[in-house]
Amino acid sequence: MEALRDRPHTDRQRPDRTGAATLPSDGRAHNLSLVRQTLHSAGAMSRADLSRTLGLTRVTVSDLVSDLLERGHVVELGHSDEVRPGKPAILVDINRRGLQVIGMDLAENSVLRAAVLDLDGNILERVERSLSEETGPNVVHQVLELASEAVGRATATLLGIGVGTPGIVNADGVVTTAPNFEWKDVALRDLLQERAGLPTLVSNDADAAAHADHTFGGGSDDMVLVKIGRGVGSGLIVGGRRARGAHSAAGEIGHVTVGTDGGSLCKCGKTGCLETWMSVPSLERALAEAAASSKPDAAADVVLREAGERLAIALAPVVGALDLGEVVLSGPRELLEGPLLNAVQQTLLERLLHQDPSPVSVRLAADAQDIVLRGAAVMVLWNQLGVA
Amino acid sequence: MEALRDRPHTDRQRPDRTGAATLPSDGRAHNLSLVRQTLHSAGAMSRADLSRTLGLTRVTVSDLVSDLLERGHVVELGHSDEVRPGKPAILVDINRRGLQVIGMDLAENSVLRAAVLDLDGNILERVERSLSEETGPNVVHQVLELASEAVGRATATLLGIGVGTPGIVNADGVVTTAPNFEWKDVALRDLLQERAGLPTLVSNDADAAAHADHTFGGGSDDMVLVKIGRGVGSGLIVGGRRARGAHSAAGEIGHVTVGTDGGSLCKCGKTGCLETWMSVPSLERALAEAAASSKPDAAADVVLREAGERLAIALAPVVGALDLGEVVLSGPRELLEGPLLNAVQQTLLERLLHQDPSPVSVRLAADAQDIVLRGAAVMVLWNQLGVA
DNA sequence: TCTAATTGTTAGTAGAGTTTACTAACTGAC
DNA sequence: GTCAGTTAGTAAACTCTACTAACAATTAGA
Repeated sequence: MEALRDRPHTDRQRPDRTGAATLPSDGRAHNLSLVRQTLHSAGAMSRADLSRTLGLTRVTVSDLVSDLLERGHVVELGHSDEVRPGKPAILVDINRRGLQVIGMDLAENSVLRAAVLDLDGNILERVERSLSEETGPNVVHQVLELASEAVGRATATLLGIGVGTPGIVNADGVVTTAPNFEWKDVALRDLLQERAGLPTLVSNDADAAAHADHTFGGGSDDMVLVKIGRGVGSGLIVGGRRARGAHSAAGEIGHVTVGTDGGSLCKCGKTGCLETWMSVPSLERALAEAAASSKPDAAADVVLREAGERLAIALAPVVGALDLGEVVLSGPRELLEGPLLNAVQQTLLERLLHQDPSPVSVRLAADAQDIVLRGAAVMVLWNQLGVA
Repeated sequence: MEALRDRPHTDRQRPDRTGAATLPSDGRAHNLSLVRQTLHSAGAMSRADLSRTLGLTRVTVSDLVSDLLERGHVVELGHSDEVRPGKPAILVDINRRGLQVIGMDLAENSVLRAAVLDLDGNILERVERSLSEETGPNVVHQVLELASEAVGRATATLLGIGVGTPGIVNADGVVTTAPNFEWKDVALRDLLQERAGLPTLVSNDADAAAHADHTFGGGSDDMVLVKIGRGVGSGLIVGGRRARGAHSAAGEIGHVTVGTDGGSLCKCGKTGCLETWMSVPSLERALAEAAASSKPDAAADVVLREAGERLAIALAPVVGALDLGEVVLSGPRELLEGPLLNAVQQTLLERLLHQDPSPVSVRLAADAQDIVLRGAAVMVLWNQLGVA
């Protein structure tokens, strides 16, 4: 009988924890995120304010806050100068100066970009690396080098690295296919994570842009962001969450056939793909032709209007089926603003059930230049802090 | 000092609980749901099996199960007859015979239908009420009467009532608009809840159908179900959750313009709406014309093929943008099966980026007759038991 | 100066899940 | 038949989380 005590014959439970059951500590983690979220979006406030906002007791909030103080996620800012009876409140805020994030944008033409950002999405430092026809592992090498360089520029604790890349990215941060770079199943997230020793998140560039606009822009919980560059991609937010799709390919609308009346031949082999109308190279080619015509201005207008119409034709079923509240375009302002945007708006309304007020608003994304960098940063904030 | 004790001067915390913070009891509720879900989908098993599946300890699972036994949600089925060393297991299963649900389908033509269902979605009892041109409050009255009748037919504890209704339904179970019944802001959920004294859930009929197919059918987490009846509606599952939309109108695709080549005039005032091609009345009208032509069979084939093509044209951008894995059609089998379904499949592939294997499968929903009833029941199961 | 109001903390408690250690009950080998 | 090994289920004690109760600190206003 005594021998039993010597063996570690405990029944070897919980080998994996795959069941996704909720432990008390999961609830705690959620509540910690709520505190960070509240401070991030509403700004500095006292523990008592947090208590009222979250519906937790002051005691619990105090405990959560002291936990976050220890981790460096929040800081005390001294007494509030509000004039009120009672003990003066101590303001608490998320540690805006002491935490930073790396964002990377691999979707630009012939340049890889990275930046150090603060928690509000402001860009503090930029680093770049120009690409000249490199492909495959060479680009991966450049990305890793660039990431290291960006990490070196940080002036505060780094929460992690976010990346927006062209191509299809699965939930594990593996770039399944990226034709531009000739990538196939590149485990970008794991490579970066190992190199930099920081939590890393990788998404498609348009998805990152959608995150950015959802957070810093209008913020409808049902929206699509269409990113017009070398190709055409999009990121969808459905019910406040990013749509990923059955094969991680949600948002890939560049090669959807538009309309029922033919169109140009696409490099993918079909005719009438959205990209043949909407991509920046396609638009610039058409505009060049227009400039050579007898009425250059009018011809250019027609080109832009038609592109906008085509986009709206492709988007209308999506907007209608998902009841999206916002359509956001991101790309070169000089191409998108004006005739093109107006055509999108008008055609969209023509093709949807008329309503008053209009169920969907169409606009350009602010700050198209840096939207992927900021979106990549947002992904890290969400993941590491649970901050919206 | 003593006076203080008389007043309830405790600091009046938690007035609302709107903050959505997570309490330990929320975690408990979640784990109870997980047990029910697991038993419902995987069938009877022992506490030890549950422990391994969920990743909770046997002790905790025992506690959860005894709680559910008390509530009548699960039952013990006696010893397992598996031949294994060790103490024989006691099988536990969700209380399939002791719990029932009411499902209602208000979207049929000129008849209101209700049924008593068991937890597996089997229909045990049916009740109906025919409608003859009634509208507005009269229909509401009929619905309430029918619900009471159905409740009376139940032979076990009722978990609640689920309703699939035509029209747009918001998150509070208010039917914002339902043209067929001339309803406007009818608080159907609250009315039923009060009348029957049971938890009630109301959704659009196509959304209910999507729930049914998602649960009992193929079960892709990214799918669309298109319901073809008097009109055309759809229900979307994106990332495993139902898309609701910015104005609770997700899935309303009947009046999206299809293609770029005109079409018939729709009663909504536009031309080329999907409904003018796809609804059952439209199809039957076109088939009648075809029957009168010189080559009736060939003409009918053309009608069905063209309808399928139009649906695919509208769906292609949605399937592409959301990367849906399944497209499911629900409606009269004699119309949808064959040429129409084939045309949908073919056109969809033509208009999407070619891939191997095909990224999207197209099929008919099983049991179109009762799909709304079953979907309505599923909604209750989800809500009351947390069962998938 | 006294009262009321407000913030934040300490002390103690209830609930949820865990670890540890047990009993019950069975298979299979000797 | 007996015993080792295995599996199921339970009881007790511990940890973690959030709660209630009570209090000290601090200020505005009568």
